[in-house]
Amino acid sequence: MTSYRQVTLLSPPYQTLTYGYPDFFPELEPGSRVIVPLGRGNRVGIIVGEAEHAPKGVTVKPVLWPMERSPVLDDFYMHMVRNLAARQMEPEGRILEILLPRGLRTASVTFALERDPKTSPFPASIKPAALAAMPEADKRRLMDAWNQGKMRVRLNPRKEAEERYVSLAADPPWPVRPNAKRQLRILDYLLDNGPQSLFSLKSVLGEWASETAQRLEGGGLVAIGDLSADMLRQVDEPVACEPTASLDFELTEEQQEAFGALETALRGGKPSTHLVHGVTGSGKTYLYLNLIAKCLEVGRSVLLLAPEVALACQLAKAAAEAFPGRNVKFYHGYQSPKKRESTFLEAASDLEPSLVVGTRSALFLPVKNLGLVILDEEHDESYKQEDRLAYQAKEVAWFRVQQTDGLLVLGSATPDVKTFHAARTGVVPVSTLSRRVGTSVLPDVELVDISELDREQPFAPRSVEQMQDTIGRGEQVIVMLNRRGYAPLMYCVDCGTVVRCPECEVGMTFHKGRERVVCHYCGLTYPYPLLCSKCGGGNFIPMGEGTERLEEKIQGILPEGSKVLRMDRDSTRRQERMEEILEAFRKREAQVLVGTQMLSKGHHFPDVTLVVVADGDLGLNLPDYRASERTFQLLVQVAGRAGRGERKGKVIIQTRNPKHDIWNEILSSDYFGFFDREIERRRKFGYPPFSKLGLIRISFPADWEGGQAAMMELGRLVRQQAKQLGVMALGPAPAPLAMLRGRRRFSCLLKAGQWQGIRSLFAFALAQNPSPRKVRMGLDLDPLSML
DNA sequence: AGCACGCCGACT
DNA sequence: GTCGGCGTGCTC
Repeated sequence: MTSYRQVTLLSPPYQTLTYGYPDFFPELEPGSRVIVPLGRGNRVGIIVGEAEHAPKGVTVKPVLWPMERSPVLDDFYMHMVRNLAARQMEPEGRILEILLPRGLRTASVTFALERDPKTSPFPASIKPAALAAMPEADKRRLMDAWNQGKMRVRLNPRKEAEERYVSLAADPPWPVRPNAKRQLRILDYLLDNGPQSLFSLKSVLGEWASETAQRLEGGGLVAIGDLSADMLRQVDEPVACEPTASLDFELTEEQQEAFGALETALRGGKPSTHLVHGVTGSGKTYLYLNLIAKCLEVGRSVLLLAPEVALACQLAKAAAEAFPGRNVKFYHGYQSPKKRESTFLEAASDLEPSLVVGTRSALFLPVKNLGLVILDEEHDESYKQEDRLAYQAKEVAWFRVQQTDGLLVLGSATPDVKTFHAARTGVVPVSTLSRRVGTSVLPDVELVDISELDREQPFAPRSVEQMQDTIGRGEQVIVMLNRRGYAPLMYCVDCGTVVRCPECEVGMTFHKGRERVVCHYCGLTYPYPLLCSKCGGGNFIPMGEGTERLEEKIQGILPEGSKVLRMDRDSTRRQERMEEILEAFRKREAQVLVGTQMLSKGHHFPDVTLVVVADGDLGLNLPDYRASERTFQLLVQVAGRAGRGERKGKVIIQTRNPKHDIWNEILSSDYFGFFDREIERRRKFGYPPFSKLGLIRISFPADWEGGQAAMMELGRLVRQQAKQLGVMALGPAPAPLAMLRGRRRFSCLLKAGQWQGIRSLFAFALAQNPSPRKVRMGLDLDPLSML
């Protein structure tokens, strides 16, 4: 053993430990994965550097075996990891665990050896444990095989089996015995969370899950298989979707101007950010593709990102058509681990520049020589990840292009107020595309007052009339309501109470088609009909409106023989259902499509000339400084769905609050007017971008008696410390969802001039935690919602 | 994450 | 009296 290496472990305890490095091992650069012994077992770690000496007081063990011949991560990547780790106050190994696909960080692998069975003393497959037990002479011989590429890393068959995906094969209600609780749990879980790997089903629901899943497979209710099988092809491979793109069209004058500015920035040799502010239909995609071509030409890689899978899929398709013959990589978080692993490794080893299209997680692919990152629909909140590793894709993208002197392009019709403020103040250059390409024009928007309307009546007479007219002309209608299910509240006629989730204390939504009531926060469900938990009665009336009920009511309004389709998370849980619904609507098998905000993005229906927003106020009254920004963005986006063909479109927004300032700007799609008013309001109240906001989320088990007192004391200490740091701290106050999954939730709102103040206050709070086992604390920087 | 050590309930 | 539950602690 001639030297030592520092190895960062990709699983607990996540430390960077010193290992010996045998002299017969190949020279491996930092960023390479290795198997190392730890305790009694083995781990995967990343070599991060050399060490001069063994640390005192421990006997170092040698690295067991390399897992690749050249590093999968480069210096830039490791720099990003260190930066994320510092920001999240988490160990680097933990960050790496999150960023690497599962198969690349598990030590339960087998080495497949290519050898002549007659002469070789070695078996065809060798487990790490066998390697560890081998005399050095044997290891030296095997290392020769490794160096010649005759030894490959394989995932263990058992692990591989766990990575198979379970997906629903039938729509609810399912024909299972009502007391088959385990079967129902799996079915419900799949309905709520989409296809899941056996591995995650087992870890969430318990070891019994795989057995029960197999029973369900036998009954034909679920399908178990590889994601590359046709049941989920949409998730792995971009499917055929509009629009088609080629680079043969001429750029319009506006596009030409924008393209010129972007190309100059791309060649500038300095990192820069550029905003493309373009109305829907102004040809942003086309502009992106031209820019991508330029970037690839100079031999640099490109990441093209969309906020969600369906949009990324369209972009991937467009890119594949624009660059025939080039390997366009498609990557997102819902792909099979196998697919993700291979894309990850490909990106690391690509010799030519990579072109990757995907969602925010594609930002963490180890692409080399990154020249251009494009975030389409940059205002979208999906660019911020909240769970596991909290990050804002915009910040990570900027970090990456800064490292490589690349260009970051942010595109939107309704930019984030913070981004546009940066543009207005000259920090970020902006290109504007104000005209739609081709003949289509922006639709007329009309506000309809429903404040006088009977609550059980979903539409004003004016809206009904317009819908009937449109259908009468043989055109199509989209109705949007941002509330899924049948009715958000179930009211007991006998005692006047409402069905509530015992874990979250919020009203449970009735889903008629599923014959269940569902908690939309934690996913808990009960069969319906049920008995009132208070009085034992069984008479409930549904209150309020969800998409499912709206679908029913619209059916009653329309002329005989009209058909209504519904698209929301419930009706599209099975991926192929979504395709079917969209396809059926496109083929004009129905006149009306009802749905949630899923409908607002991307889809292109030439025959839709009317969009009705059933409740334009939803979201406007949330306790959030961004409520009006969000409403503006959503409604302008929805309006963009109308009149994308030859005929002019019309949008009706129903509101109980027609005097609100925001309507003027929405009616005229006046982003500038909206922005000017919004930025003034934020300046006045000291909201971002004029300050930094953070939210400390605190929770503890609801049944812990001392919890309240312990937390109030913690709050007192935090407020005291806040004064010292010059941070404004409010709370702890009960979170708007005061109880979730059996835990009481509180939050402290922090406001400061710089992020640093907020971070150090959180570090202080962590250190003061009276009982880390019970009290969980998390820091949300620039929270999307105060909930 | 694994895996051992260690302290309390239901069994041959 | 043991077998075995999983709380706590450690791993170069």
